[in-house]
Amino acid sequence: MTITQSAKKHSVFRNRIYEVAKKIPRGKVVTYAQLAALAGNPKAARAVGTAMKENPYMPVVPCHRVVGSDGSMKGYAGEGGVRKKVQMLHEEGVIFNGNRVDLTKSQWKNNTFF
DNA sequence: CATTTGACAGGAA
DNA sequence: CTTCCTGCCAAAT
Repeated sequence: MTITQSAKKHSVFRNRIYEVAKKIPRGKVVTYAQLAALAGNPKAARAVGTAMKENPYMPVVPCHRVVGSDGSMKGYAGEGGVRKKVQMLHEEGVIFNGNRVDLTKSQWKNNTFF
């Protein structure tokens, strides 16, 4: 098993992170901190990064829609790395400002969340 | 239980 | 704008 505990049982936090990540709409992005906050831990941005890297739900969880607080790419464990990540986002209609995502226009505003 | 590590964030120089 | 440093968290060893 390459993944932490294999795609079976996950910690509550991680599970939430994946659940929220799955809801990210196409063409929009969220920051690690934002995702962490939605998951219940506003300070666990770092942990979110780890969770994304391990991402056991590759096809289900759009981990490429998670960017840095400034809209910059921090990494992508998938094929093609960050390069591919940028391309995918661009394909989805995410607005880029140079090498970073224009959060002003492409950051996901999550209102209906519980 | 103690340490180390990493796809983070924010502030200071 | 780039670099460095500090704080925070979960997971792995």
